Amino acid sequence: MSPQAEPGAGSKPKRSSGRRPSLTREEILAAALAIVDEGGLDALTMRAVADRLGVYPNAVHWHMGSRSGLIGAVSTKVFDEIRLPPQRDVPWPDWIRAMAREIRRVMRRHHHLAQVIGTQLVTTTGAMPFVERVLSVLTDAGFDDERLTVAYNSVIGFAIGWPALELSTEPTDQHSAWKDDFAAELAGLNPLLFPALTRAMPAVRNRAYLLRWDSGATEPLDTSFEFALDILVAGLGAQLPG
Amino acid sequence: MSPQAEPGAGSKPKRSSGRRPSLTREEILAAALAIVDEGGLDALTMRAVADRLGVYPNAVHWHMGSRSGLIGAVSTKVFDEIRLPPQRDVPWPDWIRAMAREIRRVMRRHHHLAQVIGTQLVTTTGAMPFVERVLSVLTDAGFDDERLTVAYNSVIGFAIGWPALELSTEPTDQHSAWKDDFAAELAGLNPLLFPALTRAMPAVRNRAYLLRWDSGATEPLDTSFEFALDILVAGLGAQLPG
DNA sequence: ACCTGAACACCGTTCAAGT
DNA sequence: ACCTGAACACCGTTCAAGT
Repeated sequence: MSPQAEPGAGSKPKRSSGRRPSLTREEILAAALAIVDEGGLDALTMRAVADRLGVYPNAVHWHMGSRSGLIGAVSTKVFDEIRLPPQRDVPWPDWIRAMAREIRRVMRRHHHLAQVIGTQLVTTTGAMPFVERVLSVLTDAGFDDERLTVAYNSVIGFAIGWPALELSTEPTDQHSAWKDDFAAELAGLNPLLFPALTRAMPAVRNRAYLLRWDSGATEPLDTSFEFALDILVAGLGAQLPG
Repeated sequence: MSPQAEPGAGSKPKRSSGRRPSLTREEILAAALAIVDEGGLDALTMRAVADRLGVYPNAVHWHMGSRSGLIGAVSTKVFDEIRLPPQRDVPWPDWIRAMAREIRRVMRRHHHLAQVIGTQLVTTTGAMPFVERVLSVLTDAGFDDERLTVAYNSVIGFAIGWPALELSTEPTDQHSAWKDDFAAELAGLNPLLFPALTRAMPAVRNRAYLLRWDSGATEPLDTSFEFALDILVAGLGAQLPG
């Protein structure tokens, strides 16, 4: 059950045959992405990347500078997978919806990186085509210079922040007993102290924030996301003059 | 400049005088909270907590089970600080606003824990009074059983997810040159390729998601948050019958 | 410039032993 | 039950040395 299943991991790097071509940054990021998708962020160690590439740890260190630098760099790869819908002749509410769904889709594909994207400053010009499109759509919708920034932040804050919370990771260790424990605690709440919660319990248990024990990675909150998206678009429209 | 400034850190635990009273879970969590507030999540090690309390690392381990268990436990302490506004005779939009501002306030107070709350499953019955109030307010507002869950998730998803993204932490290492580098990259973007972004640049540089290099912990996005809050309340109201 | 090979300081966790 | 004292396996990073 341990993440590192490879026999002989940690041993000396073994080249399969002859000289490998010079190590490249893209090669490192691809290996890192594979590791984090498989084993989570904790599994992404410099040594794991080095092992996978058949080099010494310092080879990775030389290219990436540090582990946190590696994590930051690999998190930007998620933005490369964003495929935005065409903008021409599409009403802005439809475009905003499609954009938010696409963000959520790529974050779900790399849900272990969602916590990095959601809580660590990501600075990459690779996201600029995406940013340009969002600003363009909001400008065309009628948000002028002052309100453009706040509208943009409202939209992006939702589009990234909401799925990041949805895709919260489960605790790494534990003996899986905590799930049953928490479920039992919820079932044992005093109905007199928590009347609204008790009434809603069948609908919310394991399906609502602060009341669930499974991650959105395995138990998606689809209808809630769509509802929140409706709220965003309707509320945004209400801010437009006219 | 190193986080551990204490001389003799890592040395044998030194009791100041006589026998300390038996170590308690609350005592450990208080020490852990102080450490993470001062030095960030990376500084929160079992040994740092042990050093601060004058015990051996295994004493902490015995009480908390694991480091990730410690992190999860200390993150729930943030919910203890939530002081919700009274509910009687307050229109639901006002209450939702006050609640969201309060969540953001306590997350800001412990902004290094925002990344835990925003991206790790937090299961604590200590948050149930808070949950009860939110469900109660939304029920009174007119959201029935089916729509109550999705409305609740929409609201909480915003109230926690948005500040979590705002409070994104800066990379730990680096030589602070990356800030200037990123600023220069933004300034050097081709205006023909990014017309909307170029036009908006004076307003958005370091003030908008994906375009900033300072965390919301030091550069708050106050007006954007209030704007997003307006959107949430207006959009939520539009979902009510009548 | 790019990487090997080895070392250092640190950390989470485990273990036997004490009380 | 609660903690000491020491050990183990692992990790990020550094360093000298090679090419």
